[in-house]
Amino acid sequence: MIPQASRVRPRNPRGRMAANGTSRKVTSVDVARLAGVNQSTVSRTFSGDANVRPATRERVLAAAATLGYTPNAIARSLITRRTNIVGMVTASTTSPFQPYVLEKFTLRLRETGRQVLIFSAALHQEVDDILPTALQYQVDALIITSVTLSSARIDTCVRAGTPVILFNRYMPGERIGAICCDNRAGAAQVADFLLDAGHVRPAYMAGPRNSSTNRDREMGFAERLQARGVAVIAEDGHQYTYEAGYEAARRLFARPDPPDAIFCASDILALGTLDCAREHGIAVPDALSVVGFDDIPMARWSAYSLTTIRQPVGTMIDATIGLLDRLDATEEAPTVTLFPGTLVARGSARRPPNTPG
Amino acid sequence: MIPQASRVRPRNPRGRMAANGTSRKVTSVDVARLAGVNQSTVSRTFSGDANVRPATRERVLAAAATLGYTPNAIARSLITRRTNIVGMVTASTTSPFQPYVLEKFTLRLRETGRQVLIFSAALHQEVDDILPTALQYQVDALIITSVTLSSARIDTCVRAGTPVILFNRYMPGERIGAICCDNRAGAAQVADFLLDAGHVRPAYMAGPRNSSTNRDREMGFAERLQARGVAVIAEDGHQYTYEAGYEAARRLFARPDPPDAIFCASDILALGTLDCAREHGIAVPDALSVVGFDDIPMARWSAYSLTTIRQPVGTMIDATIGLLDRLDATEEAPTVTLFPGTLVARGSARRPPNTPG
DNA sequence: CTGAAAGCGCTTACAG
DNA sequence: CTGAAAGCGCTTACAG
Repeated sequence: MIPQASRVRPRNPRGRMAANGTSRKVTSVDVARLAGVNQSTVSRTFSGDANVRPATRERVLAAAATLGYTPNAIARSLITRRTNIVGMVTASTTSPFQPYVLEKFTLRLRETGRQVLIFSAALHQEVDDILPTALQYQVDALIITSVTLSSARIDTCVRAGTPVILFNRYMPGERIGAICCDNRAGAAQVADFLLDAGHVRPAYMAGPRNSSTNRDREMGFAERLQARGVAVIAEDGHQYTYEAGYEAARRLFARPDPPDAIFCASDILALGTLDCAREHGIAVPDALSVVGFDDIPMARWSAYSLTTIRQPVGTMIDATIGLLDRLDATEEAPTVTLFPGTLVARGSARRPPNTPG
Repeated sequence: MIPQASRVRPRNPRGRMAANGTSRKVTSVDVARLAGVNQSTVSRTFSGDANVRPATRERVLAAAATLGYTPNAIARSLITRRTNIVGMVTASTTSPFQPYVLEKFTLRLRETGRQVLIFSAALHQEVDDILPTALQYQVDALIITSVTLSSARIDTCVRAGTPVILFNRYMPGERIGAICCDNRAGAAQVADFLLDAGHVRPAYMAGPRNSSTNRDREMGFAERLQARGVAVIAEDGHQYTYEAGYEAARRLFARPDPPDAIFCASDILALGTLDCAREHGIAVPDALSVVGFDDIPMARWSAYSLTTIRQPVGTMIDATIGLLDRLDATEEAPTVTLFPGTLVARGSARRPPNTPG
């Protein structure tokens, strides 16, 4: 049912040396013997238990150093029922935003003593295999970023007792914790920025239709435009990739009524759009303004100088870790927290009069 | 000595329901009881042991489904002495090549039933903490990519019985397996390409001085130039970042004798170089040819259209997995395998006469 | 084909 | 402060 590797290494012989010449792993029993204490004292020493006399502690540590002992985190996990491993489920990283977030996460998580088991979802079908595997490995929690899971699937986790936190995503109506940028408010900000700068034919270049990120950005943008009496030109990018942005821009430029501003659902789409504009000889920002969302590192590259909404990634990650910390403590209801993005005005979009910078 | 989280969740009560309302994890004993078999039969069913009568197997599977049972991979690992977890140590991903490789790795590794525990090295000092942690988690092997470890540190792993494989890196003289692109041959290819196209003042923009990647690329380039009687202009980029490339290019352009071609130690440096050239109004490739190394996704973006050496990443990853597979089987000496790169001629460099494409 | 039992390397009440 | 012992959830000889 659940697939697994069937190769199993033959049990090690009892002796100090295995047949193949590699030494058997040193255990706390070995250390105890050398230090002349009980195995439980070795355990206490390494688990930071205060109930060890300093002198004993030194003796144990010395013996451990001599033997090259490392505690077995797997064995510890079995009994503490806590692996200190967090599973991160990420989409295939077509967009550079993913690896950027992933790296910051692993760093911060390690600072808090947690390890990261990574599950990248190759294509959509693969997500099905991921959850069972993550559960098998007894991750303390699952952070799901940029992947949309069915509620049924999330239910499986919850029933298995594995907390799930959505990052950069949320599921309205579900009782599942989420940390997200306020995509709607950010998009509204872009609408105001563009309109204030005098644009009259703004377009929205969509990302994947089924992503909440795209949905909220589109909604925030369109609503604000509508409130100010301006219609939106919509064009599908379909995916968050450079190529998709390039192609969607080409279609927009081919219209009889091309836009004078394009708000792209994500930075990577905007980069493709800017390159397409460059190839078509469309002057940016004089003839066309382009705005993205995320503020990936490339946004500031001089070939692009992309005006965009910066997601407060560091803050969002800290909030996620805060959620993780509170997981064992309380039994509080899962919360959805939205963090505001900041508009970073660079060179790819005309600025409203009186804009600083 | 080795730092660890000291919070420990209180042991679960024995009953079906824990005090906090979450159900105790279902174990093979629960399944056995419901199916009316011995616990070992449940184990055999899930470990793919053929020694289970089909009818029994069905009964076990049905009971497991009813209970929502998932085997505990941690418990299994303890006894099989094999976690099916591979540790990946990567550098801080300033260069987009890292995440690109990492993603391909996790996908392929999962296809072979392995999970990836990721360790990104924040800054250089952090590497020291990584290895002990990886060893504690009993990873089956450690893949080290784009990080240089001291031999002493690698020795620690080997003594602990954890195989280490270097990826995109190798340590001459050490008995440690490595999979690497033939950086030297690739760089020589670039030298020929540039000289054949008529360049007379080629420069080499270096990456980090201590990386084997940089060393080999520089050597391969310089040696071939020298063999053909051409001197090389050297400039340090120091790191594999866009900004470093931009700054190094600025210094090259400011020389009284600026180069007519720049071979950058990596693509990301080349992108910074191209943007700097653009800002300085230097026509590419007419006044300046720029060549990179890696072939990251951005290399084909139309703003750059970077000529570069493509590393056969897929092949290299497959080879790494082959190494992993052979780890338990034989006790063969670690091998260093070099894979040839391919020159991909795009628009950023003038082509020699008679070049196809 | 199946069961009973030992054991993987730890943690943690429970005594003292 | 320390030891003896039980037990985490599995796998795997060993019998039958």
